[in-house]
Amino acid sequence: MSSPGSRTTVIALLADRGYRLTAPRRQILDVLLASGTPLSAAGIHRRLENRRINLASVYRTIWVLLGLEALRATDAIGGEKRFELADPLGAHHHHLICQDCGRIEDLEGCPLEERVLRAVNRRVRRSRRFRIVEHELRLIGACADCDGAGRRTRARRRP
Amino acid sequence: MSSPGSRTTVIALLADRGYRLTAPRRQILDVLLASGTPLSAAGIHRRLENRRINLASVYRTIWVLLGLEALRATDAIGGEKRFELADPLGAHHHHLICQDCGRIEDLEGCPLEERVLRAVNRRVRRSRRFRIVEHELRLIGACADCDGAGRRTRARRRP
DNA sequence: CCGTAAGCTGCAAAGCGTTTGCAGTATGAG
DNA sequence: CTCATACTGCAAACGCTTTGCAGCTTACGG
Ligand SMILES: [Mn+2]
Ligand SMILES: [Mn+2]
Ligand SMILES: [Zn+2]
Ligand SMILES: [Zn+2]
Repeated sequence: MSSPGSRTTVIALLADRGYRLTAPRRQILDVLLASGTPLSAAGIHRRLENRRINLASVYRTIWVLLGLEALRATDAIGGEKRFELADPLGAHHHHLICQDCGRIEDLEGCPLEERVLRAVNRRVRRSRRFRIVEHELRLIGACADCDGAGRRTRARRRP
Repeated sequence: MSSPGSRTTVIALLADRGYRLTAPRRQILDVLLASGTPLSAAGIHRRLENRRINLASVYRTIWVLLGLEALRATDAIGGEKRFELADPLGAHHHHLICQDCGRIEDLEGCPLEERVLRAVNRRVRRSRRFRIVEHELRLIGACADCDGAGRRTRARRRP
């Protein structure tokens, strides 16, 4: 297997583009592979084995991986930026985001069927002149832990 | 007419909650009413008649209007935060976002029909335990001006 | 293996958008 | 009109992200 999100593929991609495989990059990649949810730069940094790796290097690696299209940026709640390894090929998925705790879960696959997408495309194309390339769907609500009692665990951040 | 996004309604709402109707607030509201697209704090500030109004006041007013639910935050491309007056009642709409110039256009109404939303809800509820409260759909692509030649007018910002 | 060029890293400082403390000003109720 | 107090401009503080730099590493050819 060698989807864009696989360890070997990303490593090959780095070499291919003249990037070097350094310890920080390997560790950051491993953190991303191990995480089941998108992580912020600080989140990645916090999970690194070697705590001597600088936060600046995390940012630089994020930037490199985005350039390789091996990483995908997803806006969490409140504009917080998080990152996750890209899906294989032209695949994509969307997220369930908890309003209260900020937790992000994957929604496997895309619920927008061909039919819907085509309809939107037609509608848009007719009125405005706009070519849709991709889309992003965020389902916002309450996760299992936060539902039930309205015990808002994390105060909603300022805008 | 008195939808949440109407001038009189917002003004009434302010008084109702003990807020004062000040010159900065009135002008900021007018800028938002006049704009056909979501604006950033800086964007609002730039358009203000009275240039002596401080950017801090713009932020404070944004915060107040969000509290009144008269304003809605929409994440533009690259995590840039922008704001627009809320839709009437429980209505909502989504956006077409140009990858190249960052321009944001409204897509009237929501293309996710009942059928789709119910299906998603059922699917989510069965596997995970997650209650969907709202959703956000962003259609990303190229606007009329930027399509055709790939003459990328505004460099893609860092993540 | 080892030497070397250049890519990379840690560190510290700079940037930038956003928030906050404060002292003076303007609003709206009485 | 008067007065209590919400609000404003200003400047400093903040938190996240980026950048300059000097030294360290990696990949590669010999
Ligand atoms: Mn995901
Ligand atoms: Mn809109
Ligand atoms: Zn999709
Ligand atoms: Zn919708």
